[in-house]
Amino acid sequence: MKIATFNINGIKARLGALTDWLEEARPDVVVLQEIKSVDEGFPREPIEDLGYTVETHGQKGFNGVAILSRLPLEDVRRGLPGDDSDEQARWIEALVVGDQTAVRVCGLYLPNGNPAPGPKYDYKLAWMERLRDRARDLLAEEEPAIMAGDYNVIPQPEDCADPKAWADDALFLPETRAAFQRIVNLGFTDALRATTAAPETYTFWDYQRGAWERNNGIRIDHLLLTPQAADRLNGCTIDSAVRGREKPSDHVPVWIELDA
DNA sequence: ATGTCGTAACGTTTACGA
Repeated sequence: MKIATFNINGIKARLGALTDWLEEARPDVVVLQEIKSVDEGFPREPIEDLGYTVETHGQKGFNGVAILSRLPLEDVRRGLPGDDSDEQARWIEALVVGDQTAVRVCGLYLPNGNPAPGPKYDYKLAWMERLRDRARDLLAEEEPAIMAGDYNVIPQPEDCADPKAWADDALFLPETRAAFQRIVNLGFTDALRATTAAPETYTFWDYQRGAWERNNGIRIDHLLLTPQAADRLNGCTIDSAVRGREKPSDHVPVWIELDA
């Protein structure tokens, strides 16, 4: 089972880039972030025509997540539990029924948090606390599950080309990294780090200052696996070349292959 | 060089979020 995460930075501007990539990569499941669309405005048909079921959790203008799947979906849930007053669309999950086993796939768009300190950073840290609660519940199920998406967290200095430039940024502050590590430490496997020692494995390059051409990137799109999913992990790939195409997102797809 | 995008809106341009 091939499962991908892709922050597309606006579905209306990225539909062609997305369908091109779906046709060539043929992932079984994709979690999307920053669809920047309400559910009714999401262009379902061109994606359904490629064989995908489309489940969205959108809002006007910003944020928004989705799951695309060629395999049957059950138990689709929208919104991260823990705060009924939170109206930002940043979480969607579903049970994907594979040939060998079912896998719970969670797609997330963790708050950016800048500027820090401030209310946006407070919201980021509070959201990460709620994520930890959901993560703990997933582990308790003792089933294959993954939490994939744009975490807006640079876990370690080696996850960015220029650590000094990110020192005061909400994506790299010690408190951010500690909160991410606390989640991983519950018992999750970072799929990329578990399968490759390659340096300079970035997933995002800013549109500004020729970041892509200079490989001035950061690794912020992650797939975290429960032990039961990690036991089935066959590899993890960053489709970096997508960043060099026409009208690219500033993120690229990251995907794993599971025996499932 | 506060440098690029995508989206929304009292839209031919500005504000916001990233």
